[in-house]
Amino acid sequence: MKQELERLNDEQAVEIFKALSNQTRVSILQMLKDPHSHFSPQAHIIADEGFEGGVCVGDIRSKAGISQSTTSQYLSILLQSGLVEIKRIGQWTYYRRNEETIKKFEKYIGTKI
Amino acid sequence: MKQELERLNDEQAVEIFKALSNQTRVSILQMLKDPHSHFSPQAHIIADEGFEGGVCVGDIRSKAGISQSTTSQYLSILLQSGLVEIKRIGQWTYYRRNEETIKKFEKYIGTKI
DNA sequence: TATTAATATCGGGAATTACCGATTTGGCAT
DNA sequence: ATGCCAAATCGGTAATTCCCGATATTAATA
Repeated sequence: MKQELERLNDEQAVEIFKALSNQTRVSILQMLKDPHSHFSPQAHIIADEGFEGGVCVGDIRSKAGISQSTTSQYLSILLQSGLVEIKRIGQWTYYRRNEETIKKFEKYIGTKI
Repeated sequence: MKQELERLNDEQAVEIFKALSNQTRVSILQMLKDPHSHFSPQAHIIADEGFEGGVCVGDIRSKAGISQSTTSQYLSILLQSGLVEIKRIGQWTYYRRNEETIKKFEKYIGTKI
């Protein structure tokens, strides 16, 4: 869900809380904070293409230690909540944090919670 | 869960995310932010006894529009996560926000997420 | 075209959550 | 003690989430 508005509404915030109510998904978001320190040097991390910091699903999967299908589903949940964004390049799908949403979420916590 | 440490760990944070992954529970926490503006003047809000801002279960229930048992369970979930604290006086049980935990949660979002 | 590799989607069993009404517990007043 | 009231706990059904293996899809490559 692309966030267009200035602030998150309660509904969007609850979606984010749901996305983060699972330790593995929180870990994934944390890994993506600094891909180079969390993934092996040969991991498929994008540095150009206008999608810096994007990591492909397979690398996330092996680091998270869950099945391929679960990885895909978890990333989809994070995507729906707006916490991450996606870019497909060739046969790879890269995910990275959506810092804009995360910033709005932070502001929501500070003002609405 | 009383928070004694300086910072929340991931496990505690996930408990809080779970507690907030329900619109009604988020609403309850929001109501408790300013009880006097959210509850009727005759509502049972504590101003002394060293528990300012505490609201009794029945008043929370009628504002939230859920059953008595659900109200009790939801408050218990919020209590377990540390987001609220409790005080029993006579036959009433008062709940209020635990601002210390909420502050730690805010800090967690800003640094760990 | 056939094969492989990456990811998404499907189908499902087990576990958890949502939410209720009924019952129990504990304090307070008669 | 008896009854009353606030709140917690119990027991249960329906919905949702967890997490997997199997299958489908799509892109690259031989």
